Amino acid sequence: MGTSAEAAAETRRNIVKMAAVEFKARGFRNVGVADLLSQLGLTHGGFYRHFENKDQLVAEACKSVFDNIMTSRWPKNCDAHTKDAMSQIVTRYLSAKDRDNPTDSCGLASLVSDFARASDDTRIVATEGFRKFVALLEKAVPLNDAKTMNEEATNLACLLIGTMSMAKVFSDRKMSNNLLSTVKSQILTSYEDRY
Amino acid sequence: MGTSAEAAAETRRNIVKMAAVEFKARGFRNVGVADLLSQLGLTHGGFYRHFENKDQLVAEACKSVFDNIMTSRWPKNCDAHTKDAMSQIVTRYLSAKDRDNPTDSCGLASLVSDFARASDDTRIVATEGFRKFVALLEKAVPLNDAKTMNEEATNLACLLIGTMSMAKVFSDRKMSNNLLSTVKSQILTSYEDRY
DNA sequence: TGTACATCAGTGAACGCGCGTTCACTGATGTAC
DNA sequence: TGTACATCAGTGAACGCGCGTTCACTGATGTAC
Repeated sequence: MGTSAEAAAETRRNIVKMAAVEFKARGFRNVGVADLLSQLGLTHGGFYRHFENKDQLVAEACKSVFDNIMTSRWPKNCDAHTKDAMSQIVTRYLSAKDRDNPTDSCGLASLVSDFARASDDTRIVATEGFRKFVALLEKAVPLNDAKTMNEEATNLACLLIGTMSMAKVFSDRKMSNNLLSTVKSQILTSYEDRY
Repeated sequence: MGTSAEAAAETRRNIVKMAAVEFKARGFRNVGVADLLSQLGLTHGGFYRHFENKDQLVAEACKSVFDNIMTSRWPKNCDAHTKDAMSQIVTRYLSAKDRDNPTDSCGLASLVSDFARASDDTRIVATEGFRKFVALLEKAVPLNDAKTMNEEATNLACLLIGTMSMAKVFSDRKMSNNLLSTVKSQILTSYEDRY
């Protein structure tokens, strides 16, 4: 069944990509290696040509989720430190669409509790992901000294993650949507006169 | 091995109590029935005299976690809607001690991601737990019309849950403590002049 | 009060399934000559 | 340019383990007589 080097590399990328989505949707423990590979039309044995073990895939898949957080989430046509940027980010982050779509949904909000029990490697990846998220939010927060901006962004990051995590818990869709829009307007109101 | 009715009832209570702690510490999927029972000096077979299946225990253990949220978390010697109440609640909730102690730690913060994937019964329990937590916070928030107070408490609940969830992710203790105290002071500052 | 009996909490072996991992194998790729 | 060979991605059977659940059983409790 041999394959060229590029094809192999693409298989590897596909595994990571598929894993990222599935893990976000169902958690690390509920997604099996064989399960994942069969979704790509492959058998599970070949997995170990690409990864040492499942833990390594977990860490790598999460890394891939956070790697392009900056480019994929920062709003277009928008200056930093403006009300507009803040509004776009919060609206996007707390959208019902992203909540229901594991591909676009935030890795931290989908997997916080799993991260808390994951391997050291994965927890480091998650910590780095949080830092990146905070860095993103720092650009939306009102201009101020670096420490203040960092603290505000940190606070906002926790609020957004907590809200989206809870929104995924409610089985009642209406209640969940309500939570998202309540928090969203709370945030926007609190920043209203600060730009 | 027969046992009196009270002894049996106590066994049941012990299972629920132990389950609540273990679930919070390790998640639903990582705590086995046999594991749990053996920690109580029992064998796993008897479990099914008390519960239909593991899912039922999960739901019931979570319910027990949220049942006494009001009595166990509301600060003593404290009037409602005061800066003092707010400060005590936030300080308590975001304490490093509670973060590290699965017995006292918040069920929502420990298990959000698990709840999002749990059975309908368990998600309903979690939703109810969130409502109770919000109700608790409503008593700390500055006095205002009901809707505003509810929205503020909802916002605060998400922020607290998100912060504690993230604090459990960081393997670097110092960073985690830092997160807790940063958010805590952000909250207290934002409420400073509102009582 | 004492004895026979039903109840049922708890025991521990067994079953079945899912899953991570291993391994001997196949066959296409691409390199050495 | 053509041929022999090494490499290695992918296959699929197999292994071992954990875990939820079942079941025939034991024996203390407490009730009926």
